Amino acid sequence: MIAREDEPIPASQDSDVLELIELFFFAYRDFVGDADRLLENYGFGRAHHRILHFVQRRPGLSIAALLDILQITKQSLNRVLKQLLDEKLVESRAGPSDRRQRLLYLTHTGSELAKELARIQAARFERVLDNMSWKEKENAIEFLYSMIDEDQRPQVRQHLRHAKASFIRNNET
Amino acid sequence: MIAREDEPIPASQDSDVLELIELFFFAYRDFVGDADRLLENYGFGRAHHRILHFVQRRPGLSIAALLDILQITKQSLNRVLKQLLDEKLVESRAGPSDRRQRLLYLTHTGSELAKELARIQAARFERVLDNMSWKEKENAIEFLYSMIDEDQRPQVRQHLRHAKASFIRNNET
DNA sequence: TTTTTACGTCAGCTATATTGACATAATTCT
DNA sequence: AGAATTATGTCAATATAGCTGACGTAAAAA
Repeated sequence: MIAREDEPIPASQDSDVLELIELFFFAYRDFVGDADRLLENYGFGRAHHRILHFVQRRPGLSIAALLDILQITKQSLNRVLKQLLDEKLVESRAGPSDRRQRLLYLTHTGSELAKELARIQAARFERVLDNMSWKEKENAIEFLYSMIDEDQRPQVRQHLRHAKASFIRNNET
Repeated sequence: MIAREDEPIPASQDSDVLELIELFFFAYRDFVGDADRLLENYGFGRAHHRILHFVQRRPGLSIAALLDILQITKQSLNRVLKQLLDEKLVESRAGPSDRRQRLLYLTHTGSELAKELARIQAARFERVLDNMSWKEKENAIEFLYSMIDEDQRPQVRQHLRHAKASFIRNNET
């Protein structure tokens, strides 16, 4: 192949961007690998992990809100959620104002597993963040944030607000 | 719950680290979503994408090397690879020195699809990188790099070296 | 010549997701 | 009060992507 000066290499084939695409792929592969190995011991999969994680983050989450976060169908959710309910890691209570709603909460057992999973994934980030300045941490958050679809950001922002509120409620003095 | 001053919140439950875990999840979800939508038009899935991507990056990749990158079993690979061979997006040639090896190459059609997929994923990164200084870009690469398992980094490094070499070979003046 | 390596393939299984249809109870609208 | 909508649950069928185990073949290495 002969290079032509008038036809610069498009960015989509730029070596550095391709490298980033791959690094992102490998990083995610290893990131979820941690949890996958742990979940195997309990006979659960990634789908269970996601439920445990988001219910831990926002106790009292409704089915609709969870579906919105996970972006899967209710049938997909239900198969996995049912297992977690049966094995008493999650419990659902009717909403106090709207009794059609099922609000999800983790049991003690569920919470312990969620914490264990959070611990192992947090450890990876901590290891990474330890070598970073405050400014670099800000940049990393900003980088990941801007990787998210623009039209999804409001929902992500809202989720994080809710999660933060739950967090403060459960840790206030 | 009553906060106890002698029991600080462990980092695994630190609000900021949990936020990073979630941002990483959402970012990856949207990142692969781009390609997923495109692949649907062709009746392919993520597994096909990965093969197309890595063979595009390193033409002449052997089955063993590809398995090493993807970290799946040869049976899993074969089902998908066979489709790509049948539909003539990939072709395999016996290795010149070791004729047991099957070296993989993309056909013109395969290469066009691989480029289209790279374009859409690169676009996301470009949009993100456009607002970043050179230093911030370096940091982003470093951040993703350190998210990868330490024992996997040599292999990733090696892959990137190989890919870069292929890239230069195909773009040299 | 024997053994090992690189790869292909068959069969059966699991996990995660999908669409479509239908059911039920609770809330809201008219 | 009755009708429509909403939140959720459930059944059935299907697709994709992975797995293990077993067996086969051709080529290379010992």
